[in-house]
Amino acid sequence: MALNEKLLKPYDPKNTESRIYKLWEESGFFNPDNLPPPRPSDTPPQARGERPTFTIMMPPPNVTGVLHMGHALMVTLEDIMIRYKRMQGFKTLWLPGTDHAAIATQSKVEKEIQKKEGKSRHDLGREEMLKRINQFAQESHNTIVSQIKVMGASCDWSREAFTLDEKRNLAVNTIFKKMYDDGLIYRGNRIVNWDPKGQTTISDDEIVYEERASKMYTFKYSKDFPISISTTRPETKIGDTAVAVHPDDKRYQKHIGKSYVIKDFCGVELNIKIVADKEVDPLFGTGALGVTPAHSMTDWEIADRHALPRPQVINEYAKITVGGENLLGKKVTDAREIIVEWLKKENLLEKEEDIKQNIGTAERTGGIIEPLPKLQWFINVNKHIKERENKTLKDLMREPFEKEEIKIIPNYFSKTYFHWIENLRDWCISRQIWYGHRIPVWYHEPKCVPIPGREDEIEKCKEIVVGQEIKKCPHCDAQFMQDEDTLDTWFSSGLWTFSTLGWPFDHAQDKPKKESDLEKFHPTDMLETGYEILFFWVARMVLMSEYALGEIPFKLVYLHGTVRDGQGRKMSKSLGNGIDPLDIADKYGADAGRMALIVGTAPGTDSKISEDKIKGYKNFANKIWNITRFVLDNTNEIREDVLGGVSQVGAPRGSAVPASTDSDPIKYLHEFHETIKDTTSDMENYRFHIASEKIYQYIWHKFADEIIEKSKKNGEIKKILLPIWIDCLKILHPFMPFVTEEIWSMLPASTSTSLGGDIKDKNLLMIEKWPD
RNA sequence: GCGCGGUUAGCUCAGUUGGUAGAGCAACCCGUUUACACCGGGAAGGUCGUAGGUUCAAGUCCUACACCGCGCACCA
Repeated sequence: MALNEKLLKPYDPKNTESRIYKLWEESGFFNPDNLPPPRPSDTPPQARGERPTFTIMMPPPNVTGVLHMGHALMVTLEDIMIRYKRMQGFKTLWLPGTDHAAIATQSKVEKEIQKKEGKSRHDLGREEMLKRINQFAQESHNTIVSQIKVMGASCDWSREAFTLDEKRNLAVNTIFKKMYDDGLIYRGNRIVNWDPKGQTTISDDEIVYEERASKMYTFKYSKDFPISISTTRPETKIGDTAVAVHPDDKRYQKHIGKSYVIKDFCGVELNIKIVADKEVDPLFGTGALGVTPAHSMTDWEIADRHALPRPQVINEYAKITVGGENLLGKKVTDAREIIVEWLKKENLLEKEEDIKQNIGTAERTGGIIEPLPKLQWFINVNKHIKERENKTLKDLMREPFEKEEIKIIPNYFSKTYFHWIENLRDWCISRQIWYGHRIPVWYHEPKCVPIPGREDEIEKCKEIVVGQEIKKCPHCDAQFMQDEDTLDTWFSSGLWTFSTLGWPFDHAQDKPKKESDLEKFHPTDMLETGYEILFFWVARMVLMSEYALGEIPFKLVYLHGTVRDGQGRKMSKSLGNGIDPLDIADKYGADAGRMALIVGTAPGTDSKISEDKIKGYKNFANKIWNITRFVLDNTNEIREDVLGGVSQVGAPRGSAVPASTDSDPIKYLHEFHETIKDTTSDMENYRFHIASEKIYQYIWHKFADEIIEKSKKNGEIKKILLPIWIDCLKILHPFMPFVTEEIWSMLPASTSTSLGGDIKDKNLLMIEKWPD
């Protein structure tokens, strides 16, 4: 038989990978519904004659541009798991999608428009702006999908979802209404994290703290005020309504309860009450805290406890809203200087010291967070839910991990998780941006306009309607207006494991739950994602799934680390050290990139990747190529004996193998059997970094360097080359799917069927049985 | 301040339940022999951060400390 001519040249991933991916897509096997019925030899337990399912929801990448190496790692890890399970006979669903990433996407497009056209979103208007963002999102989406395909992802494109499409919007509105009806979602005037740059609120988790040099000023409000206070933000002091001291602080006992009027604090009149509060650290500064209820989280809470007034003195543009000409309308940074100057002039400033301070900035825009009181929508995480045995949302997030219904790899992250829940406050879910799920709440126009003859009905008018669109009041002539705001992007991401599976059901069609994807594939088996979104996303999926379905969203959380460059730096645009997965695939092949990302990358730990490492695995792909050439060249005469059918090739191994080590072939088969067992065990325990390295070691340094070399002088060893090699390709396939599939197509058993015929009859390696 | 992780060969990192320390890259010597120079053979290289402890046995378990990184809180 003539050797496949391709094998005579070095392996060329560039001209192979796209062709192979097309072959896979056309086979339909990415879709679990198209997988063949279970094989009698399959290891997992059979359910109703069907393959058991194995499901992963792909963490939807943000449609903010292109994928980076972190995404490549994610895709690779998940594809490895899915391919492994599929080969084991599971009905594997890997559902892909993208995330609209509200703030991130909008601010990106805003920046671009500002740069190119010098226009703001307000210049364009809501409709036009949304049109532009959607267009950008669509382009990003297309890029991302092609990148995922290049990596070799065997995900089910027929079920692809977007966090902002119609179905997901229905899910969002449905759950919003449910939570509102249960009293878990409320609208309240509370202090929030305001991003003056992005002109929106953000959640606690979206704040990034940066250490900066700052100054701490110690002073008195006026000459006759009895207590000195310290602050890094003198400009907020015009909003002070109290000075808080520790209840046990002897220095200030005599002042507690008294009130002072300061006629002129830089042109503003202050009414200061001295209150006692345990929050105050008597050892910090002067031990007295100037309370600015409207512009500090802790002060807001102190004001709660002492019923203090909360005047707002800073607006959404981080400008001062009170005072005379000297202050009114000034930026906070300028106002700070003005007040410090005034303090100096008045001889009130006692101390000025340089300190380092953590300053809160907005994750997406970099704007300095300004705490402000605002009317916003919140999710109450501490309210007891009747339908859930009086548990709170915090409980629902915590319990599955405590009971180990959900496991985390690596396990030490569960401590971080619990710690986060302990400190969790109500989640602010409304955002003052346009791109996202608009809050499904409609407000009645302020005044009722009676319909002649039906004046009595006005009593029935509702102030707000939640969850379903309403334009006109049925009882009077007033209209309903939808809330202008949109929802935090993580609200819709939180529904991801089930909004992608047809939830909520279309009751109109009377679709029984039993036939639904939700019943088949939920809870999902594994969530694979980066540790940096443990709180943002993992916690919120648990919250939403437990609340909406009363079940866990996934059984296992596998956390990967950050992919860094060769020197351990984070990859970023400003450093120019980013590696584009597409370039890697182009230069070295996606298989090589995958191996380089996986080998030595333990779960939860950051990894470093360099072109050298990737190059090494390109060489490995070529090695595999050449091994195939040698094996095929040297097994012509015995092919007929061994290849009764590819699936039976493994027969000589296992229990049938005599426990003798006298002859080399038997010893080698034994060793190989052990390697397979080891690999399987590593896969079962999610030790992909070890499995991949072991397979690499075995193939190169055992099979090629030793067994092949010996076979050159020993005809008996030649007989085992092909059987071992066939199973090597199988266990390597999840890691290097392209080159193994390509070689598979050249093996004699499948060459015979690959000439013509229905593609579905072809025996693709991707659905071959994992050896045992 | 509280918590988490790391510290292993020149570099980058693995090391599963304690049982003779591993890989890749780099460096050194040799080599073109039934595939592959994107190769093969060989040798070299570590008191596993420090100090104690448990154990027949510790890179692995316990305690303390040091340095690096991260998270959370404080940030008046």
